[in-house]
Amino acid sequence: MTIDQIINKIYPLSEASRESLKKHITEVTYPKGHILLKAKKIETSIYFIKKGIVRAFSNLADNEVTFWFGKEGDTVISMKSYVARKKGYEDIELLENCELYELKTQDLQKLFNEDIQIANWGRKFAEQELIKTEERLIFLQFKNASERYASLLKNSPDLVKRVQLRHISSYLGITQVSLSRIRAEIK
Amino acid sequence: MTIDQIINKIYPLSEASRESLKKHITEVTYPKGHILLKAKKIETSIYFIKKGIVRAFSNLADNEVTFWFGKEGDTVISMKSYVARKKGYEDIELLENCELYELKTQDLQKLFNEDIQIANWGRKFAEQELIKTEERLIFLQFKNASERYASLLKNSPDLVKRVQLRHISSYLGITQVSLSRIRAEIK
DNA sequence: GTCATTTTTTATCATTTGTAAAACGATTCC
DNA sequence: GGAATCGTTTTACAAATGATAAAAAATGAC
Repeated sequence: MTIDQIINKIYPLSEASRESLKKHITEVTYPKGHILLKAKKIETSIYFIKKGIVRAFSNLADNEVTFWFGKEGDTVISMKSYVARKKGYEDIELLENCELYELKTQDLQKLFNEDIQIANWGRKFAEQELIKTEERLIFLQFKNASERYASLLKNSPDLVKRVQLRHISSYLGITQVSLSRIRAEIK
Repeated sequence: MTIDQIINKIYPLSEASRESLKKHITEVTYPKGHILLKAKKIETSIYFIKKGIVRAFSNLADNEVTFWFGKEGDTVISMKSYVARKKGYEDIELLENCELYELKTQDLQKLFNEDIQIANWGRKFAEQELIKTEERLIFLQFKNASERYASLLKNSPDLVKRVQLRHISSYLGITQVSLSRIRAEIK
């Protein structure tokens, strides 16, 4: 996915505004297994995924819980760092070799105060992430484990193929054993 | 809570920008039990709560699920209507007689394109709601029912007092029977 | 290909949570 | 005051999920 596609998918910008945004974006690659963002740090960059798949997880008590997946076109961000300049709760791990677009939070913040189009682009970004998070919250609260898995399978079949099932089960809020049972039933 | 306090809590505006925002805000009151926003409609207003408490719920299958509470200083909004101009998933019911500040979405959208401060105010609003939703999502996924109740009791003791327990249990993602069991254990 | 390691599935039992119905308490209505 | 209604708790039982261990399958290194 090109950076122009990613930018315009969030909110179409004029050529001028898009260029001034792109001026601050660089391309980087990291190997599978790399930890892109760390829970214990206040992160200063956000990333857009050109190619690859990543997960966000927290270390709770003894076991880690995956609560988000990102793939091509998605934005990798520590919301806590970005919004409140506080340490986030998530580590971001690359589950494949990844090609990413990097943008410094500080540069973006500056643009928010200079360019009304980019300010509205930032608004739209937050709004869209909010909708996604809200939908997932409602799903987690309303549906049981089988329904959640069935829905994931329907809406993101590639995810289930590309990602280890232990991460999927964690994402669904159940144990790996439970997920296995559910998968066995469906067959 | 005054409207100036509510506006500035989200993101401090200059007097000029705040005034142009306030020009579009009116005060309304509705009685307990009133349905402020409807799931089946594309809503055209958002509200700020001056006084009172409200809940958002969805009718799923046969039983309704409460997934959000709002009180003094909170914003009542159908995110789907606001962001995507689509029908939301929630009804909003007033749990007490309420005093509200009303703002037409259309007026706000217009201001977003005219005033960079207000555009950034809208961005900050979405970002803050996003953080809240993300925290709740993580809580729902990471913590068990007792921990979630304990946390609610700690962080919003007034809520537990002001709201019926059947709504609280629904909000926690458990049955009323389970909540009763949890409450019995704590004593 | 073979071996070692990791991941997933299966089986068993314990625990948690849900369902349904009854009991209790508080409030409202006549 | 008494009957009816609503909200909450309790009880008994059923279903779902978790914990643990072990087997099977898949993956990766050499």
